[in-house]
Amino acid sequence: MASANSISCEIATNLRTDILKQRYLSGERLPSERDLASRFDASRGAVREALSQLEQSGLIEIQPGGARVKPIEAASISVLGPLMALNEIPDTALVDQFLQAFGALSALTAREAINHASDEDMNRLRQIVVSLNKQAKDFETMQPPWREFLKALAEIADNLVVHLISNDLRAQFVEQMVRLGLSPELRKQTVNEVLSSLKRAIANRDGDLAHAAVQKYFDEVRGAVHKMVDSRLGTQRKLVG
Amino acid sequence: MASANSISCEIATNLRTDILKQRYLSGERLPSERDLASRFDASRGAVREALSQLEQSGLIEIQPGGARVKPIEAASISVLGPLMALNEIPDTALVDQFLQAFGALSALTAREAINHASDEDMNRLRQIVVSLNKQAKDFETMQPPWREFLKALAEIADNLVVHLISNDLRAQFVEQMVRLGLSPELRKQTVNEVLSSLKRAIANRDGDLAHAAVQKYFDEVRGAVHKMVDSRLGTQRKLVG
DNA sequence: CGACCAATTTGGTCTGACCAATTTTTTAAA
DNA sequence: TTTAAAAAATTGGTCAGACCAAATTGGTCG
Repeated sequence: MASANSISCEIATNLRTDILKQRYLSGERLPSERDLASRFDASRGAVREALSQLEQSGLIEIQPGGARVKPIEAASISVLGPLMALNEIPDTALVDQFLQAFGALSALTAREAINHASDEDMNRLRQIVVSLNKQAKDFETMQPPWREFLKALAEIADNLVVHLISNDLRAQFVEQMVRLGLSPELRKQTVNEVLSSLKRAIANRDGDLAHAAVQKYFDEVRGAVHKMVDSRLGTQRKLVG
Repeated sequence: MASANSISCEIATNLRTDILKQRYLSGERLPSERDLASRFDASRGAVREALSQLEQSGLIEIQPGGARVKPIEAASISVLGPLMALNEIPDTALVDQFLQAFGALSALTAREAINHASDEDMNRLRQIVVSLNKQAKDFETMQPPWREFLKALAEIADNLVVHLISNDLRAQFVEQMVRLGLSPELRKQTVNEVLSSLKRAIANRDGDLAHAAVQKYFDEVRGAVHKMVDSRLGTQRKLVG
């Protein structure tokens, strides 16, 4: 955004953090543009660009008379990333919610893709599933081909709405997930069940089965992430205590 | 955004339309800020604010040297509204995709809400379903209490991620739907089935059943919207031909 | 206490300027 | 003639100072 290292971007990041950390409460008025400009030692133009960004992400509302902070529930997806980046340890509940939403949309994509795929598409999917099967059944190893699988499904399903939502979710979360350095331990049994379901779904053009399989995979990831975070918090407590 | 009638907003709307109508192709360079300023008879500052908006919605990428148009698949949800507003008759496929995505998320919300609702919550839901049952079973009449129902579910489920996505979807689509003046004819039989399923789901705390019921309702709406648009196109053809 | 009016503040916009980075063009060398 | 280097023009990023209209504020009067 505007070079990512630009002053306006830095101001926006600062204010965004302040708002998300509730240093400015909902409904409260933000300092005036001139005020902010002098605080950040910047020009009014830079401040205006920053405020414009915050407004578009639904965090504030600019009106003649002053800019007001809006409740976070009124914001847009673009605040999720900054929200997760707030704490060193990302909010477990938020990660879970993300996986739930992303899982539901991916499952939907899978059903529609399988139901409308051409024979050519089916072959492509079959191959990816085969390569998934050949690999070790741990999260990290599976991740690349699994992403390719989801990408293929998305291309086949060709649902722009879901695609754009997924874009935003990915943009907001992926880097946070990476920051977590997560390696949730999936149960091989479950993964195998998912893969064989997918195989059958492709063979029989069973969209509903594909839907269920993808859903099951995401639920497994959710569970594994939970366990992982729990154990991590456990060690942290030990270290602290 | 920035007063909605501000010059910068107008410039952004103009450019956005041009990009979405592919008057600027993906990868192409936009005219320089100074150039745009003179074209729109505005100051560079106003143009910069407009470009900043477009960049945040993922339509363009600003770099020293020039701003480039990005492919629409890389954009964010905020382009869906303008995209639908492009043609007089909204794109049927897009409406369908929206209903699919929104339906999936609503169904997810329903399941989580029912699974985690307190007794108090349950009572509230029960009441809304009762009021839904009392009403005529056509789309428009049902709409207000149905929305209240979805809102209640969202509050109970308390999933910020889904909430924010739904925000964006609503913001992008509702006015377009209204513009359509839609009154899809739902089949009473199906609506009754949905409502009785919801009643049972609440009574038995059956999240999966609630999920299925909500899904079914949205599917019914999708089908009805399709029929409606088809018939409308039919009459249009008659009028034209 | 509440209604009204002036002074101040605030956002929206414009002009014109400077810098650094990237283009593009020109020039010089191979 | 082709290629590589250097100079010029263009472009985004930023700043300062100014003006207007709308909103806020504070004081005054009923």
